[in-house]
Amino acid sequence: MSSPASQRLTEAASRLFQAKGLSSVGINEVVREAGVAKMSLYNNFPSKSDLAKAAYAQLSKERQQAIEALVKKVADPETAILEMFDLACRLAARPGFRGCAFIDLAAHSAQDVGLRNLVRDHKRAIHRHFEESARRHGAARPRQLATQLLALWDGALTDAAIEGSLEPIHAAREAAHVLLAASK
Amino acid sequence: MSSPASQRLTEAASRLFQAKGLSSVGINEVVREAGVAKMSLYNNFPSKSDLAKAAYAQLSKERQQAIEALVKKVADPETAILEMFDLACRLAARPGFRGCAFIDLAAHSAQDVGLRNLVRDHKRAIHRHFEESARRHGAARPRQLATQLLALWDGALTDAAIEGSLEPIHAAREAAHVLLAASK
DNA sequence: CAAATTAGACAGACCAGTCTACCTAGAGAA
DNA sequence: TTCTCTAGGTAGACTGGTCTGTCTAATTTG
Repeated sequence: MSSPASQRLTEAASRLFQAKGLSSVGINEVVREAGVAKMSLYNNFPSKSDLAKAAYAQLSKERQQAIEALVKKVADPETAILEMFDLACRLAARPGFRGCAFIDLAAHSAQDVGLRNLVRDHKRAIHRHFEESARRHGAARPRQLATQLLALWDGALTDAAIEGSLEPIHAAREAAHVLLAASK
Repeated sequence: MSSPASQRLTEAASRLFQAKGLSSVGINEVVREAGVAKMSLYNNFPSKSDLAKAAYAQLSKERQQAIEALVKKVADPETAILEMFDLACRLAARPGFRGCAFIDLAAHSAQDVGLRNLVRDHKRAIHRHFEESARRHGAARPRQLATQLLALWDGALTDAAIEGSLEPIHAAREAAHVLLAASK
């Protein structure tokens, strides 16, 4: 009960939306999980969509920080890229994993431009990290390589969720290795 | 008005579910679009979920037939695989494209085992086509190559929808070419 | 006291699915 | 041809439930 209501709400919303998908989680469930009155939600956010925006923006920030920490930790850009797939593996191994939260959000926000833009911006941020590492790696076409790595990343997370297996991510990591080797 | 009610219903459902997502389309909208009474739906299908199952099963069959036609048309397995990405390009260029319909379905059917299995089986069918071509190509590890190609395919379709661009698919096609060359 | 937060009732919209009462097309009999 | 029966299609009201968002009145907190 110590943290302010808005923070407890975004945290609960983030947890529930990731676990079940935006449109399967009602306002009442969020406020119950947050241990907060419904009016505290509407005093802090104009609508459910704005709460979702805050929750997913926070999640995007956390994911980017995890990637940045990883990229800074290792000197070799190829290793950094391969470790991003290890990070994906760790995400997919979590209980209740349902695929990339932002792809899931995209599927549930067909008519909400703000949320769709948030998904797009998140994917562009990941793309930017791939591109930076690709450039440091000395790839001839770092932009295209980043686009390919992002497709591998998104597809691997999706297929891992569909199959309930980490194999797609392991295979994608290996594919990234091949693409990096061929990129100079 | 000539075709039987069940066919008109699955066709309308397929169209609407693809365009808006399963959970954004109500029964009333489907029967209106099909030009059929609501009771004709429930005389043919026990529930909305069963209608969705029929609609997506039909869609899966059509997609697989398109792939089979393409694979039979060209002799070279590498060309067949690359043309599958051209097929993805054609899908993504259609107006109102929102990403792979089956990935979208997966996001909207978290608690429906039947629909989730349908998604899984569809992806396995695509995987099987990739694996067959990979084997004919002489890949050392055709199963892993197929898993990688499927991740590229799914990620490229997803990213194309998010960005509203065909570039992810073109890049994925190029990546497939590199992976095929490195696979022997 | 004043401002914020609480629990929970409530409104209005939408949803899946049921029910009823009417209608229509076509087969069979004469 | 005409009549009748039947099987299934029709429109749309209706039920019971869920949803987002609002309102109120009581309570807490500074």
